[in-house]
Amino acid sequence: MASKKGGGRRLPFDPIEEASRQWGRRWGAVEQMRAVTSLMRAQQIVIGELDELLRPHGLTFARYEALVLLTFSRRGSLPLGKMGERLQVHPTSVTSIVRRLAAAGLVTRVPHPDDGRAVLCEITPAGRELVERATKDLVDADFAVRGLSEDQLRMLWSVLEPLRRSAGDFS
Amino acid sequence: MASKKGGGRRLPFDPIEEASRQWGRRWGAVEQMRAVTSLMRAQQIVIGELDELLRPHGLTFARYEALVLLTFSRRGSLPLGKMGERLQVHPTSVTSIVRRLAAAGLVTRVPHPDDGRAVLCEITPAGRELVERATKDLVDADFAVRGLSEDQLRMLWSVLEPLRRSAGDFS
DNA sequence: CGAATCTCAGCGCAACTGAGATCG
DNA sequence: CCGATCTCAGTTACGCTGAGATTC
Repeated sequence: MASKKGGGRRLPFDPIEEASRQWGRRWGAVEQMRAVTSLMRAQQIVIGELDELLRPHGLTFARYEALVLLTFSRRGSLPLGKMGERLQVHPTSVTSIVRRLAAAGLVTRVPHPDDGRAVLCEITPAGRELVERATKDLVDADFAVRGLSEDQLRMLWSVLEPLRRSAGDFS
Repeated sequence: MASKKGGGRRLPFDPIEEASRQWGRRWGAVEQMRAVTSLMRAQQIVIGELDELLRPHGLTFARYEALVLLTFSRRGSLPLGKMGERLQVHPTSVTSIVRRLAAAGLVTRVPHPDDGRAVLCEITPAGRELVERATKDLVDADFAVRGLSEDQLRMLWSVLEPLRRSAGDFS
């Protein structure tokens, strides 16, 4: 694995520990700073490995998430606006993601039957097959968090849940 | 606050909870998927708020981190390579970050006295003043994780530490 | 010579703004 | 007419690859 993402070189100490030591001498909110810096770096590591796993399938994690969302819908299709809500991405980003997925033959764009303004994004059989193959790779790799126990994973989620809630993602 | 980052609209349910419910019906590694998706979204929220806090100072979080690193060095200067190691960013990204900081008069680029290949990045008095002002804003905002207790912050760090270690950040 | 350090050009991706078309 | 939905053009930014210059 190793995932060459980021700096590359392996340090003999934890750079975040070192920084928080120095930080505490001058400023406050040490725990906040350390947690946030860890969050940044961990996300960078995980998304790097996920994108690496998905690259052979021609997907990024953002596009993979969009495909999965479609497989969860009843008809295999959703209006672009709904996709943006669920995925928490900007409307123009949805357009971009769907355009790339359509170019790869994984989705098709069809006009909304009841609302002439809206566009439905519908997953194709090829899209469904690709989701299955890609998901198998991700599950086999434990979503790039292989080292963590189920307790730790639940802890991670439970700590971040109120953060997401208070940021206005949901009520 | 609220930080309009991402989708914008507030959903009446947690989209990650909903996704993990559907996920469990078809695939495995539910806890991993839920934790990773939470990690992604939380990082997006936090960095959005941090960048918003730093924008009035003309900084991004990446550039702010570089400035802080320089204030932690003995002489207020470091070779670009060392900065890349500590910040865990790509060499060309260091060049880019330093170029922008230099354009704002916050650092200067000086040749390394002992190694003709290397370039030192040295923080200026203006850079030091800006770090103090920006840090005050971040500390006052609890680094965008106001809702979390010290216990939760330590828990977050301690869960992510082995992840960073096994990814090769440090030994 | 190989290895290290840095820079530059270029690509891909993503987020955003502002403008506009279309439709309810 | 207002508002919702989506698209397009353009800007900014970041991370990476590949190539090259310079120096140890």
